Amino acid sequence: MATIKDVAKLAGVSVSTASVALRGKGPVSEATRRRVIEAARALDYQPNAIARSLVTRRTRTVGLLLSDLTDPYFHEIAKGVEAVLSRAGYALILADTDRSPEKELRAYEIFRSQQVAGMILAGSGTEDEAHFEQLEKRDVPIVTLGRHRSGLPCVAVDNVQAAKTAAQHLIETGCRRIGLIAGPPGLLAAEERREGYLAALAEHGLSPDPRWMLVGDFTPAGGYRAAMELFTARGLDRHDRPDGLVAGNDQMAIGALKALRELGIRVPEEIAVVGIGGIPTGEYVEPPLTTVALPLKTMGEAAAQMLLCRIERGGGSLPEQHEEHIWLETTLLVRSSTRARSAR
Amino acid sequence: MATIKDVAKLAGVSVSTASVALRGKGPVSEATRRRVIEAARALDYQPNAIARSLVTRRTRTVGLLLSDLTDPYFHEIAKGVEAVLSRAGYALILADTDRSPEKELRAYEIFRSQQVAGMILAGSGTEDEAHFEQLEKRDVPIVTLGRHRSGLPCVAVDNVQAAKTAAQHLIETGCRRIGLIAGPPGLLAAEERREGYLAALAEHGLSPDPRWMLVGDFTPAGGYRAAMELFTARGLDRHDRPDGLVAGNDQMAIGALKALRELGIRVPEEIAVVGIGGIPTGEYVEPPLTTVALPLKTMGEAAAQMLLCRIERGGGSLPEQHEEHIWLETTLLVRSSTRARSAR
DNA sequence: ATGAAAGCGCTAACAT
DNA sequence: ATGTTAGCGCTTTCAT
Repeated sequence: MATIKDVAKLAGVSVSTASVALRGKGPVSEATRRRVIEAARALDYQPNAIARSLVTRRTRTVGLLLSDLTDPYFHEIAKGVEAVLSRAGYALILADTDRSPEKELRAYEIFRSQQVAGMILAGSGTEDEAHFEQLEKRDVPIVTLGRHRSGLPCVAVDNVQAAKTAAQHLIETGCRRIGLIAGPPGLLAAEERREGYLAALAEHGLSPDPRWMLVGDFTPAGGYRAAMELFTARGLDRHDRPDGLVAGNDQMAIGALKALRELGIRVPEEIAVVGIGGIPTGEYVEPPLTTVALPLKTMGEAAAQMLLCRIERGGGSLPEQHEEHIWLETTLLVRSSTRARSAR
Repeated sequence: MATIKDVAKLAGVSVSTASVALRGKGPVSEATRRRVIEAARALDYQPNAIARSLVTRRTRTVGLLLSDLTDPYFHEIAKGVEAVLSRAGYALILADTDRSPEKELRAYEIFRSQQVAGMILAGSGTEDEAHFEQLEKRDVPIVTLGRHRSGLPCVAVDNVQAAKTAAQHLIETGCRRIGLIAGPPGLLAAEERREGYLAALAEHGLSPDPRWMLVGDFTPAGGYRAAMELFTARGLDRHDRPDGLVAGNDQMAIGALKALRELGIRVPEEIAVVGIGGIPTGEYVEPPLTTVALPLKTMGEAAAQMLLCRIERGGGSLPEQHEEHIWLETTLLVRSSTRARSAR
């Protein structure tokens, strides 16, 4: 690999002149600038970001921490993050915690040692965000996605409202006995969505039967198991059964749909199902899934953008100028897993 | 951030002694070693990988280049890569090319300037792999996933065989008029799968009707459009229609399944459908998708492992010791989108 | 066993 | 406008 020294030598200038010329900042005669650029091209010179970072004390890398690379929730988010970052010339260091504290710690250490300019924390993570908040204090800006309780800057959606919208849609289309497959306890999004579900029911004077409330793990398999249990293991007779079901996320809704098909329970006629998330797959299952769509790509872009702002503003651990929380809107996507409005 | 200097001072030793003690290599008295470690912990010291890399001239980062972060094909692959890399203490720099040459070039430059220790190239990329092969020559090991024509070390599956297996399965379960939704022309995997499809038919003395051969873009929407065209725009009467369909990947198969449902064409009774890929979603569509599953996670792990080998062997641009190509097996996963064997 | 000194590739004062 | 010098945080000879 050619170094700036090689470039300088070939161009017949000093290293510092080469440095200045290459970056276009500072005073250089047009002639030498040209010579240096030319030399750089001839040598296929690529600046060594490592060396540069060491002296400038800032890198152009950001760490993205997420809890499961195979969870569709993260795919568009990651895509959005990557797009914004790479356009800005930043490198994205990705770490998957697999929801394991050890892996999270390892990721944290890698990020630190790599001197990331900032980090994006997506998904649950450990309850214990202590290390991260500490980092924030040391001038490593952090933006979280969905962890709005953490005291860290955050891009999020109103999960309570999202679940409320889901349940309301069910109510408006005629459901009265509405069940829930909640996400894993302890996960903020799951708790909030449960809350929204309860609130919507309460607002309409509907009381949720505890037998209709299940817990899944945000995976399709979890949704499948929950729905199976709901309809086979809970001793519900024909009129005790729910006629509507809110799933804590699309993944579980999709699993539930499969269980219902296997049980010969018609959707939406016998039970309407609504998910939360808006992942692309929802369109391709049977019936196509009605869902409260989260602006996933936008969430990723916004988080990256916000982080970039904070990084480039510099030393921004106490910024008042910009909002610390961005709330994005969700949208109800009505497909066929719920009844048409007119069927009310 | 504490530096090694701070640690040395606190421990009352020289920087070089601290360095040696911290890494456990070289001669240090047990007593000072302990003192240094203690000081490091007290200061929450984390070695600066940037500085270290500058002097050792090697980083512990590897670049992963893929063509679309939202394509399920990559999810388990990326997960496998990440797992192996992070376990080995490497940072993963991710870049999404979006199948755009400019973005690919940008990624290439970022990887280079970050001095990645190696790279994994997954997915199509530009035809022009020139830059990358050049890098390889400069001692930046590269492993490709599925680009086995490139002359670069590679982890791959036999796509010809995979498609052959798919078509054979259809034939064995009684299909005789077998169509194909091929992937994008120019994409190696797509071409090879087409080839396998043709070979299987030929071996059984079946001649493919050109009207049954469509092209999609590896997305569900593409598969949907292709299936719609096959059954509505090609003027096929009842007995001209295919009774079996090979899709170039699971994504397109899933899209096709949706189209068939909308058209009221029963699967597998009227037409059996088989995909290639084995993505998790296949299990949750209706009917569950029969597919030739690729060992995606293993592919990612193997590629990362192979890269690590080459990195740590050092200067390995001409290695004979290890295989340059790893071929992984595919497995037919029979679900309900094809007829049961007994129905032959 | 420990420390002093040099230097990785680059940028940033500071001369000239 | 250009060059000289110093130094980022660390590892690595080489003395001691």
